[in-house]
Amino acid sequence: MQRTDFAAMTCSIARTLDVIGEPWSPLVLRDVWVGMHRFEEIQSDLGISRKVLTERLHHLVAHGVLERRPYDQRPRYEYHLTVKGLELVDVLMVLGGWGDRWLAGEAGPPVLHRHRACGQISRVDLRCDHCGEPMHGDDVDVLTGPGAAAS
Amino acid sequence: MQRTDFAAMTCSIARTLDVIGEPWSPLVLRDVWVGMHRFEEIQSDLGISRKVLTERLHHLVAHGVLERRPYDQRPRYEYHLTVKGLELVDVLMVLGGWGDRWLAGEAGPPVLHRHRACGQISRVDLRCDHCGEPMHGDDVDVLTGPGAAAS
DNA sequence: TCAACAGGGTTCCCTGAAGGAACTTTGAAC
DNA sequence: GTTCAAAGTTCCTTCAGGGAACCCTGTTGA
Repeated sequence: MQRTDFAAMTCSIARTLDVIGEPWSPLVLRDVWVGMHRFEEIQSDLGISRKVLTERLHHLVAHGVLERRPYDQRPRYEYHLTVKGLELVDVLMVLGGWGDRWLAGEAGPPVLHRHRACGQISRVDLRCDHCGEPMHGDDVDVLTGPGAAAS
Repeated sequence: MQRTDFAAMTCSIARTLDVIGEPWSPLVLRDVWVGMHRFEEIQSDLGISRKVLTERLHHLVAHGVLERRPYDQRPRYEYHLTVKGLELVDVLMVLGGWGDRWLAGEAGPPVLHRHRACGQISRVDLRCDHCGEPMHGDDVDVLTGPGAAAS
C-alpha cells in the first residue's frame, strides 16, 4: 500500500487531515492568516524548504483553502485565505489555545488575540450551537450519522 | 538539519503540532476518545502499521496526553485520555466540524454529536470567553504576547 | 508438562517524503 | 544588455512510514 489515503476514510477528522494534516500545512495557513501572503515571506518566516512550501501551497490551493492571486505583470503571486480557508482558522485558534494553556510555561503565550467585538484579550470557548452551554469532549455522545459507511 | 523541531518554535500552534502533529496521532486520539483503549482495537480500526502505532502511543504518553494502564496480570495495557488529552479533543471536534461542513458532501456527516446537557444533535461554536459573541479568524487582532521571543 | 493462544509489541527491508543547496525563469529597472 | 528579485524546480541525501514476520509473557487446557 502507498502512504495511507486519509481522504478515503469515512471520518471527517481524517478527511480534514488530508487537507491540512501534512507537516507544515497548519503553519503555512497561520502565516497567511496573520498577513504573510508571499512565497518568500512565508519561506523565510518558517524556515521551510522551498520545495515543500511549493507543494503545500499548491495542495492548499487545489483544495480551495487558499487562493493564488497575481499582483504584478511579472509572474508574482500572493496567497489569500478563501472562505473555506478562513473557517479552518477556527482549528488553528483552538490548537493554539491548547498550546497556550499546556505548553507555554512561565513565559506565557507568544501571541494574544484581541476580540474586535468587545476589545478584550480573549480566548476561544467551545459552546453548543443549540443551548449555548459549554461543549467539550466529555459533554457529548458520538452517534452514527447519515454519511456513515453503508456496508 | 534534522526533521524540523516544532517544539522549539515560539508559537503555540507549532508546539501543539509537536505533540499531535505527526501523521495518525489525531486519529489515534479520536479512537481513544470514542472508547477504543487497546492496541489491537486501535490498530485494526485504523489499519495503521504496528510500528507506527507503538511510536505514536509512546509519544502521546510521554507528553501526558494519554495514560498507559495495566489491566491484567499479563503485560496488557489500556490507553486512556488524561485531562490534558481530553482538552485536545476540542481540537478534534473543530477539525471534524470543518470536515462535516466542507467535505462530507451529499451523504452528510459520518458521525453526529449529541450534547448531553441539552439532548440535541449539535455542532460546536466558537465564542469569545469575555463577551460570549462569536469569535472566528477574522474577528480578532493578533498581538504580541508575554512569551514572544526575547531577541 | 508442554503446546497453543492472544495481546502488545520489535525487527527487518523497501519506498517515499523532508531538508538543503544550487539552478532556472520571468519581466522590470538601471 | 546586465542586474535584480520573486517564485519556483531539480538533484541528492537522509529519515520515517508501510508491511510482514518474528518475539515475549503469562494463561488455558489436553
